[in-house]
Formats: sequence, structure tokens, C-alpha cells
Amino acid sequence: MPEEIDGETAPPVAPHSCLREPPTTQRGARTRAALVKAARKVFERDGYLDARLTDITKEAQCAAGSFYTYFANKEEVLAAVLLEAQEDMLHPGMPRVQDTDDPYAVLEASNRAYLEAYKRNAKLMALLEQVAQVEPEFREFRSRRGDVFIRRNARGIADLQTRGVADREVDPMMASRALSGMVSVMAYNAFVLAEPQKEAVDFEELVSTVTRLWANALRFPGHR
Amino acid sequence: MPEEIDGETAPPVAPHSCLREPPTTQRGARTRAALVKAARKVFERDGYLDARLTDITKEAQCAAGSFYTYFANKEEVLAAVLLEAQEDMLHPGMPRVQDTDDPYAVLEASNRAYLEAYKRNAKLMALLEQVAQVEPEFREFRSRRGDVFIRRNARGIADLQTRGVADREVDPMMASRALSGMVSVMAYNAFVLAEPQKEAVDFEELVSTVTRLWANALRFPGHR
Amino acid sequence: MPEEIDGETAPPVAPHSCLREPPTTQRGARTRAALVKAARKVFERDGYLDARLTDITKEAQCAAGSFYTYFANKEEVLAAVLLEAQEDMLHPGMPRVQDTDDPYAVLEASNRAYLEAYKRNAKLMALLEQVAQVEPEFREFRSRRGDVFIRRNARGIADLQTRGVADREVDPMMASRALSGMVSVMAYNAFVLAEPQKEAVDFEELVSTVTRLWANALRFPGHR
Amino acid sequence: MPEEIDGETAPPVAPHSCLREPPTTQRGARTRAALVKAARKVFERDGYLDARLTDITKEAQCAAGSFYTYFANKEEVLAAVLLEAQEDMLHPGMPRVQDTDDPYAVLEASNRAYLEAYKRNAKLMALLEQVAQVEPEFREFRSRRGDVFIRRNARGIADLQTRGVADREVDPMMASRALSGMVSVMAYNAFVLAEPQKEAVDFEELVSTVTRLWANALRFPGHR
DNA sequence: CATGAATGAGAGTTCATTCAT
DNA sequence: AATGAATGAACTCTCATTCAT
Repeated sequence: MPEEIDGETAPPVAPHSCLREPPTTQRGARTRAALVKAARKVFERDGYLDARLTDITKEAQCAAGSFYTYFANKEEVLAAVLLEAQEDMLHPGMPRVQDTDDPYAVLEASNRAYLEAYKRNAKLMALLEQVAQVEPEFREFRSRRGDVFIRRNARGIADLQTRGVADREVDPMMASRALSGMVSVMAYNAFVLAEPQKEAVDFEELVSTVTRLWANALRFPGHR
Repeated sequence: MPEEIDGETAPPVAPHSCLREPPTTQRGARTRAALVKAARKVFERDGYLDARLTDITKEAQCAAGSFYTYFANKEEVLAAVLLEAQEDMLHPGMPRVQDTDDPYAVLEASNRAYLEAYKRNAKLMALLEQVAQVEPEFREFRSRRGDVFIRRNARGIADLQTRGVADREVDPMMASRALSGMVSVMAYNAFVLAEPQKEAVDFEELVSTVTRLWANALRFPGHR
Repeated sequence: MPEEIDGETAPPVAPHSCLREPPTTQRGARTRAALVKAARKVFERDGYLDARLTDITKEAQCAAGSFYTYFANKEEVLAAVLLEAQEDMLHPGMPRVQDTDDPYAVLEASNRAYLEAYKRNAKLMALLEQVAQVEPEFREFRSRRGDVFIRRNARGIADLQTRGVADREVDPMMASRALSGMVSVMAYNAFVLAEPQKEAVDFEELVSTVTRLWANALRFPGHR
Repeated sequence: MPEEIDGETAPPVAPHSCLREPPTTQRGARTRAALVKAARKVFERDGYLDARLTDITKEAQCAAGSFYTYFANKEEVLAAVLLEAQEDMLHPGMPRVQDTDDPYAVLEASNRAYLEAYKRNAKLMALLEQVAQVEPEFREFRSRRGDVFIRRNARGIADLQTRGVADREVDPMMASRALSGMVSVMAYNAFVLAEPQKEAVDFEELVSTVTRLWANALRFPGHR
């Protein structure tokens, strides 16, 4: 029996957010924003572990102690950083290709949107992967983020199965996990691990390959 | 044009191995082995970052200083740990199903062997993932390990394409990257992330799902 | 051909000074000063090598970590200590005997001033000698300090040669090196090596002896 | 009143020598000799402080533990090293110029012999200077070595005073200390501190300068 | 709210010396 | 007499967090 696919796909709230109450004054808001921005920069540059709080405050041009006015520790700034970036990482502004009925076109558009968003936020994704290995709270966060896509795709697969377009033998959730995972691994390899010296994989080839394999895996009808 | 698939798929040698010369006496060998064993235990229990050298020496029941007789630092013991485990992680003792000509059976056996090895070494794989995020040398190591499987599978795909069993449209290396990645993600999710409280995914279902998707993705003939 | 005697005899700046930025607050300045003072005391008491940073911070009544707010390591405090003492070690507040034309009187005053300064800073000189044997940067520092005196005296010798008072056969720089060295060795022996139990050399005898030998060496006219 | 000049000018015995009884077997003698030789090499190369006992045993091609069969610690090997080198450092094989009566010629020969010996043993002298700053026992040793020369020269000065060749006003010991010190400082600067890149001071100029100054300082008769 | 100096526990690392073989 | 692994005390340096100003 397939798992529950639908239900509240609540956005993966960043951990520990809102512990400290938000700044009341305008100056406070400015300082906090500067800290979050600085933290993102430093985290992306040095990695989570090597980032020192003083690096962040220095980058934000404020005193070391001011940090604690807004955050209890490094984890919390990171949560704030991720919270701010969530929007773009989750709802990659999908273009309205949905109008069409061609499942292959829809699938391709979806994959392209995902990969584009991944590429756009590559450094942040790298950071998230690192942090997930180090801080359990963020492993949770990464999981929830993954689930958003997995559920979304599982719904799509189930829908296609209903319409007779996709292989009915596979469990939609399992298939979605596998295929979504496939795409995310490819994205990680292409945009995070890709070494600068080597020529990167061609973006379009990436899109078409994962889309073709995905479509085949679900036995979309028609020969391509 | 497909990348080079064959060539020497040299086993991914652990980094920095053999810096300190190996112990000459029997006693030395014993101590070194005890340290490696202790290190593996502590690493798997506490993670690479939280493992303190004194934890390792305590576990190995030797003095703190003795550690430095055999290893220059934490990285080096880890290299030794991985080196020792490599065998089982890479050559999962594939059962001789190769006799058959049924590509599906071969594929399934291969996936089962991979997943079994992953499960067997789950803690070590978790460790490797963590370390790869933290020490560049080990990111390299992880990559090389992945390549071993990717190349092996790419050869298989190319072979099936020649025999007319697999879709000739996809590039064997790209497809192998995507599909091997798919399996490894599933393995990671099932054996590393799986939370004890939740009931784990059924192993057989895992094998059959990834195999079916893989076969479909390459358009193996025949309906299942 | 005599070497260049004149030119900028820049004071021998202590090595590595000013690496850490100076404290901005008053409290910071106080702490830093306390550390330098404590360092001098500990160095003079225990020697450079045996001085532990915790001894210094303990003496300065601050936490071990505070040390690193102002100095990167032991070398740097020492540099600060020497920097602070430089003034007195280099410009021994020469009394205005210069008014006289009697070269012998001038020479004697100069030697007396040097020896007095050496005696006053004997412990620091001992420290400098020790450190020069251990840290190349400070060997350099000692050399530069020596050069200040050597050049100063070489100018004096050259001047006397011009006035026909000193032997013109000797190269002023070589002679200055030899004679300045002679005085500094005597000072080292008298004020650093002198054992407490033995009665020290009479200060006046020291001054008169080196002055007489120096004057003779340059063939000052007149019989004494 | 001049200090005692004569008396037993006992050779400056190296400290702590002969603590361990000498090796009985031939093999033992060989090992010990190898250790002393290795120690000298390592000390001269790395300095006393940076020399590790294992470096020495490695150089001598014997086990770390063997060291303690012959020496109690680092100090003791150094003592052995110095003891072996004493001969050449103290009795520089003075050429028989003593035949002549010309005090200037004798003085020059003496200085030349000293400087030549210093140059020949420059690395050892550097070592001795370093060690004297670090280990009180060897400060003593250095002093005694210096005294040998100072006394020898003081006797020479007293002799010349008796013969009416040298200024009778100066105390022979004081003068000897000053002038011997002058020569040793020059030697130290020329042969120990001299930087390889800079052109070294001309040896003959060195000899003639210190000799001339020395002779003048004692008011040797005759114009040069 | 901001500042930035002060804190101090804790980790890694070295190496002279010992001792079982 | 030789070996070389084992020992463990000692020391430096880091940096998140606190707090007086």
C-alpha cells in the first residue's frame, strides 16, 4: 500500500527559528539583516564549520557581542539564512507549461526548473549538505525539503498512473523517491562537486538525460 | 560522444596511507591494529568531528602518545580505517548469477549485491559521507569510490546496448551516473537516514523497485 | 676602503611588532600593558625558553586566552618587551660632556654612559643574548642594536682621524667593531655573567680600563 | 692588585663527563663513538635545542634505547662532543714563531692561530654559545675555556710589561679580558654570524686589525 | 542596543625516558 | 648490549560565549 502522498506539505520550516523575538527598532532590523547577509556570505565561502562568529560580525561590521542580540548561536543564524532562501529553493517559479497535456513536456519543464533552481543556489545547497552531516537539526531540514519535491512528484506520478500514462506496477512514493533522488544526485554532482578546471556537464544534456530516463522508467508511451 | 568507460579502474586508494612506516615488530602490529579498530568504532559512534584522539587511544587501551607512532593525525587513522574496509565496500562478493543471460536477473543481482554491501557497511558509509563534507581529501576518495561503480555499470550498459537490449539513445556514462546515483541515494536513505523508530523500507521492495526502474529506464524489452 | 658609516641609522625596530592591532579601549590598553610588564618579569626571572604563557597571564592576572588578544605567541610579547625597553637601551641619556674638546673625556663619558645603560638593563641584555641564540628574528634584532653603536662610534673615530687625533691607518668601521665589541664583552661579563658570590668588578675600573685601551688603540696623543 | 694569573690552568673539563662507565666491549665502544659523532653532526646542523635524541640515534643508526646505555641525557652527549673537540679548540697548534723576540710578530701569530682555530671549529663555537645560554653547566664550561685564553694572554702581557714593552699602567688580567674578548667577538661575528650571502671579512685584514689594535692598546713601541 | 575585551575549558601534539623482548 | 614501541606529562592555541562599559 502506498504511503500517504497528499496532506499538508508544510514548507520545511527552518529549525529554531523565532527563538529570539524580532528586533523592534529599525536599527535593530538593519543590524539583523546585515548579520544574516554576512553569515550567508561567510558560510558559502568558508563552510559552516570553518566559519567563526567573529568572521560573520566582522563581515557585518558590527561587534562580536551584537551577534547574541539576535541569535543564540551559529545554528540559529544558519536557520535564518536558510529561511530567507527557502522561497527560491522550493518554488522555483515554474513556468506555465502546465497548460499542455503532454506529460513529457511537463516532466521536462519540472526537471529544468528544479535544476535551474539548484544551479542558482548551488553554494547554498552545498552548505546544506555539509550542515546536514554535522547538525542533526539540519539533517531534518534537508529531509523535509527533499520530501516537498518527492511528494510533489509522487502526486504527479500517481496522476499519470490514473491517466494510464505511467506504469501502474510501481509505488508512486517509492518511484518518486528513486527518481527525485536521481535528479538531485545529478544536480549535486554537476553544480556542487563539478571542479572548475573540468568542463562542466552541458546543462541541456543534463535536463534531457534525466527526463528521458525518468520517462522511460515510468514507461511513458511513445518512442523517443 | 560517450566518455571513456574502460581503462584501469584503479581501486580508490585511501588518502595519505602509508605515511608512517608500518610497524616492524609484532607488538607494533598489534597496537596499530587495535588503534584502527578503535578508531572505526569511535568514528562510527561519535562521528568524525566529535571523535577525539584520546577517545580512540582509550578505546584501544594505549597511551595518547602511542597514537602518533602510527598516525600523524585523525585524517590518517581514518584513511587506515577506510583502507581496511575498502575490500568489502567495493567487491561485494557478487554471486555467480552472471552465468545467466537474462539481463534483468543480472541487473537485479548486481543491485542486490550493492545494497547488501551498503547495508552491511552502513555506518561506514555514513561516516564517509560526513567526512567527504569536511575533508577535501576524502571527498576525492568518495568520488573515486563512486566512479568504480559508475564505470562498472557504464560498461554493462554499453554491453547491453551492443546486444540490442538497452536503449541506444542514452550515453552509457551519463545513464550510469544517473542510475547508479539513484541506487546510492536510495541506499543512503534506507540504511543511513532511516530512523530506528520508523519501520525500515522492506529490503526486497527496495531491490525490486530500483531494478525495475533501472530496467525500464534503459527500455529492457519484455513486460514485467 | 672604509664601509659606509653614516646614513640612516634607523633604530632597531623590534621584530613582528604591531601584528595585532593595538587595543582601542582603555581597558584593553591596561591589559596589554599588564601583559608586557608581566612578560618582562617572567622572562627575566625564568628565561625565554622556560617561560610559559600561563606564567605570564597568571602574573598579569588575566585569563590564558586574553594573551592572544594582543599577541600571537611568545615571540611577539618579547618583541613588545624589547620595543618598550629600546629607548633606554639605545639612547643612554648621554651627559653633556660633548662641550669639551678633550677626546679622551668624550670617549670616557661615552663608555660610561654605555656601561651604565648596560648595567641598568642587565637582565634584559641577558635575555636578549639568550633569545638571539634561539630565535633568528632576534639575532637580527641584536645585530641591528649592535650596529647602532658601532656606526656611532665609527663616526666618532673617523672624525678624530680627520682632526689628526686618531691613528689613520685603521679602518674606522673595523676598529669600531673591534673596540665596541671589546666594551660590550666586558659589559656582558661584568653585569650578566658576574656571579653574585664573587665581588663584582669595580665599575670605575671598568670604565677607565676600556677607555684607556680604546684611546691607546687609536693612538690618542699624550701620555696617561 | 692584579688577580692570580698563573696557577693550574686546568683544561676546562666538560661537565658531567664520565658519569656512565665507559663501554667494556669493542662493540660498545663503536656504538658510543657513533653516537658522539652523530650528535655532533646533528647539533651543528639543528642546534642543541632542536636536536632530538631520536635524530641522533637515527643518524648513528642505532635504536633510541641504546642512547641510554652510554648517556643519561642530551647534556651528556654534548659534554662528550665538546670533550672530544677540546684539544683542537684549546691548543691551536701554535707555530713556533715564539723563537723570535719580536713581540708584535708573536702577538700576530697568536691571534692568527686563535682565529684559525675558531674558524675551523666555527660550528662548534656557535653551538657552545647557544648551549651556554641554555644550560648553566655549559655556561661554566664556556667561561673556563675563555679563561684559558685570558690567563695565557695575561701572562704574555705581564711578561711584556716586565720587559718594558707594554704599558705598565694597565692591569694584565683586565687588559687581557678586554683584548681577548675583543678578538673573540670579532671571531664570533666573522665566523658564526657572517651571513653566507654577504662577502665575509677578509681573514688577513681581521688578523692585522686586531693585532694592531691590541699592540697599540698596550703601547707597543715603534710606529707601524 | 552596541561594543569589544575577557574568559577558560579542551583539543592536538611532542619527545625524553622507560622497559619488555 | 640492542631494540623500538609505549608512556604520559606538559604546553600552546582556539573560539563560542559572557558581561562590564
